[in-house]
Amino acid sequence: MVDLKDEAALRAAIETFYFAYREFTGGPDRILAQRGLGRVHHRILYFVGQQPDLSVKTLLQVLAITKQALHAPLRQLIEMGLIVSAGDTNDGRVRRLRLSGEGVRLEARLTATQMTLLAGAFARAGSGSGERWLAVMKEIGAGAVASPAMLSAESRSASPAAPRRGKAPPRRGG
Amino acid sequence: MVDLKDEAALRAAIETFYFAYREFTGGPDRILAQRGLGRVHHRILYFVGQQPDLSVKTLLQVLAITKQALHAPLRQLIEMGLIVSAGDTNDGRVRRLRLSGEGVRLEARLTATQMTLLAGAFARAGSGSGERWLAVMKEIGAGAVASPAMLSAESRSASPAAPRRGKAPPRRGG
DNA sequence: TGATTAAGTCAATAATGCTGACCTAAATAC
DNA sequence: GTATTTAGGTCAGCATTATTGACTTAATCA
Repeated sequence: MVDLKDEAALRAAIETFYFAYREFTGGPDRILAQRGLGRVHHRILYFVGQQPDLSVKTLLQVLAITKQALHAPLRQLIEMGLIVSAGDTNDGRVRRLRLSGEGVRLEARLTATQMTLLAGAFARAGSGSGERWLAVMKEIGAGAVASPAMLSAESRSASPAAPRRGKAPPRRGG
Repeated sequence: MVDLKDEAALRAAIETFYFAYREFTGGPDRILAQRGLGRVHHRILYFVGQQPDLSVKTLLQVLAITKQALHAPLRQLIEMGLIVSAGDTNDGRVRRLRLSGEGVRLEARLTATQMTLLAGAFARAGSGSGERWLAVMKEIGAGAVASPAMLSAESRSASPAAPRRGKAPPRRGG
């Protein structure tokens, strides 16, 4: 039933996960560093690109950081003209975030390096590996505070936010 | 030939990778936080556990951080009695790192949460997913500076270190 | 002997993210 | 129509993680 159940194989999986994630983030990191930006900026660009008219609140929930932590990098992106912030037409309190033309270009460039890496790995690992890999990854990430699905729901109505399970543990950088 | 080649699917993969990694590190992070330790401590404990008698230099290569960055957390682990540092019998300059009994116990506890998470995901994603997932992850991480394989080579002889490809880009926290 | 290597250390700097305390403006509840 | 809540923004202070640079010690090696 359970494959890879022995400890050695699971340890190999843990190790590989660590190295793979490091490679995965390396490409965008290098491009961003040239502009003095970091990984948070990439995450903001990515999610705003995926879900235009995202509100600040939802972005905070997706990234699972505090608004103080989001504030500086987001403002930086707005000041650099990569993200446009506009008031919601229905609710004046809400700000809707979108990528500017230049923001779209940068985001595409960043994400392209990751897509290339993943597509290459899927190709080399053989037919059907992409689907299998994705299925496993979705299972692993199933417990995430904010899922992309929840994200899509928000863009048209202020959904009643999923019940928070207890107090979120403090999350340090790393 | 290439599965998941369309952009939308690859974007889904990117997103899932991010959320999955967050979940993956969450378990150990919570346990470590109780002792005032962080993710670096976990990585040190993990690799020293995997490869007893690891030298400081090799550990630095595997973690891809500077010795100044390693210094504080490593010393902390030694002072807490979780890691034992002993001089190499052949080369007096080299320090060999090992987990203490308590170190083994903590490391096992940390890694157990990740093994449980992975084993569960593999099981739910169906037979054979673990192998497929691992194959893809190895492809993604293939470019990593230090592979576990290189690691194993070091414990018996100072291997002539793989040729470094260019200058490593500065890596910021995140 | 002199150069290199492994390890350890100090100092300064930067990025990231946290808590806590405020503030404004807009929407909603009573 | 006032009171509360919500969304967003901001300041201050702090902790963690990691960087570069400079320097020391001890041991190995040419």
